[in-house]
Amino acid sequence: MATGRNHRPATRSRGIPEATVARLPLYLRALTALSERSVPTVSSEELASAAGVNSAKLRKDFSYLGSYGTRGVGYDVEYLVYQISRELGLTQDWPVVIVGIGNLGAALANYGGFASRGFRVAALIDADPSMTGKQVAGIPVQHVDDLESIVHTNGVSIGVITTPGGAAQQVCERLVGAGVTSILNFAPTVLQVPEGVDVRKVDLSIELQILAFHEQRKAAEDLSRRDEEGPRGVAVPEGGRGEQGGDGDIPAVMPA
Amino acid sequence: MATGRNHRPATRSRGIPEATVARLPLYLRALTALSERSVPTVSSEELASAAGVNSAKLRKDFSYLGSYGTRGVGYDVEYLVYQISRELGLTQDWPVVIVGIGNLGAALANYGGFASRGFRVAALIDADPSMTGKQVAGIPVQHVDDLESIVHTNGVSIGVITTPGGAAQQVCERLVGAGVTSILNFAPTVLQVPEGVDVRKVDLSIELQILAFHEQRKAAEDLSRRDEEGPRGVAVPEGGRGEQGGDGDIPAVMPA
DNA sequence: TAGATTGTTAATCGATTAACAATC
DNA sequence: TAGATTGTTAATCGATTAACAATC
Repeated sequence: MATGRNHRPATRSRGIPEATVARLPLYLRALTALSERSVPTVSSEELASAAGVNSAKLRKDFSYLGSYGTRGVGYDVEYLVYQISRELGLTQDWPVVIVGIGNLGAALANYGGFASRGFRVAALIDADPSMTGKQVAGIPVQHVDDLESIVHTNGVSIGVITTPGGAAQQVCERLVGAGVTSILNFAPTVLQVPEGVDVRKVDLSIELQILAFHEQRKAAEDLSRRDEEGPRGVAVPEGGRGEQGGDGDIPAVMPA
Repeated sequence: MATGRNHRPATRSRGIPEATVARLPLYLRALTALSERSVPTVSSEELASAAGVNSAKLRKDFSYLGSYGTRGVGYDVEYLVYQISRELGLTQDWPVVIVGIGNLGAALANYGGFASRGFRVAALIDADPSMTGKQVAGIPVQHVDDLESIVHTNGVSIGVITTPGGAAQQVCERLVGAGVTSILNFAPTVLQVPEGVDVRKVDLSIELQILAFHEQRKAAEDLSRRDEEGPRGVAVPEGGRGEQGGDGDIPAVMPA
């Protein structure tokens, strides 16, 4: 679990399982696409297919939010978009700061998917004085010396760390000290945070290592299948589509 | 689950639970740090703390690999590094291609954490002719027209997609057609792939939305606590450290 | 009414964890 | 031998899923 609060069951938040919370953004994205195509209603089967999950799981997930569907008909797309957005807290404005404006920090600053979901890049922060004042994605880079005042001035509660690993813990402590209570960590470091601070880690290298494990397994299986079935024992794709994205317990990974 | 193969229980690979596989890279990173400090042995308690997990979980995870520890002593760091690397398939060379050399693709190309773990950026591919021939991270960008030959020539089995969402499915199909069987997808699209192809998705926007959900919940709790306990009901950090990274079922997120 | 689809139940499955016997 | 720590058991917990009654 990524939450640091232990005074309540860590896996439930207002009765909604953590696994369900992690899927709500997937549903929201699929619903947004339907909304843009002016589709008025959608069944659990259709929406589940678009989101890449099982329809029973989707209905169970929605049941935690309330009874927003109509039997025999399906779900009203606009209404569901609103309800999920509200549940996720996306109907309010979330100013975020990005600390560490290297390649990755710049990529995130340029990412267009923030604004539409209530996130606003309030400031970019870097330790390199020669970066100060430069514009990235139209936003001026500020020096890390001013971190605390930037957080206070903008009412920031979410911080994104894209520094090298060695600087991450110190940056984290300054962010937390200034009042940030949620951190998205791209640095290859396990951050130590006080109770009440949530950390999520994204780590590309870990994702690749998990892929390598399965890739290796496939090679081993193909070899053993050849042994079992004789030469030319090649697996035939059957057109199935596996679920994607969040494997139950996937730590994401990241840059050094 | 991110695996697309259904002919075996999706959650087990050679008897190792998916949740365990997802944690092996975390252990490996912590062990590598110990190795660099020339620490000869480590206990499950120490290593678990460094990796940010429960020590019982760590011992259970290692038990799937074999009995590599010594009771009363702990684990030999170097030996464990080797065993986990081997299990993950990191003792072999994995050429990868990155398709879509925008901000994010460039950030990944520059990422230093690949080579040390057996991954090698074999080629960078982009659809923009004006990018062709330019060097990014010392690697020349090649045109997407040559995708198939690039994959064949380099024996690539892992592809990274950092294109806009609209191009991702097509790129995916070309990669798969050329023989790629593992895909790390940063595009905001649920990819349809044939059986036997693994897809993992990293999506920054989803991670932020999950943080926003918890952030909103904290605000709501603080309000209700103030109601229950009267004014000044402020939570006191107790110095606990929650586990980070892979929440059981976390889809990772990404750029548009 | 007949057909469709939700919301929920209950069974199953996998993951987590404390506890402790085994053993270095 | 005494102390330390692993490897494993068993209990618990949470997540998934098929099935179907409820109901539009």
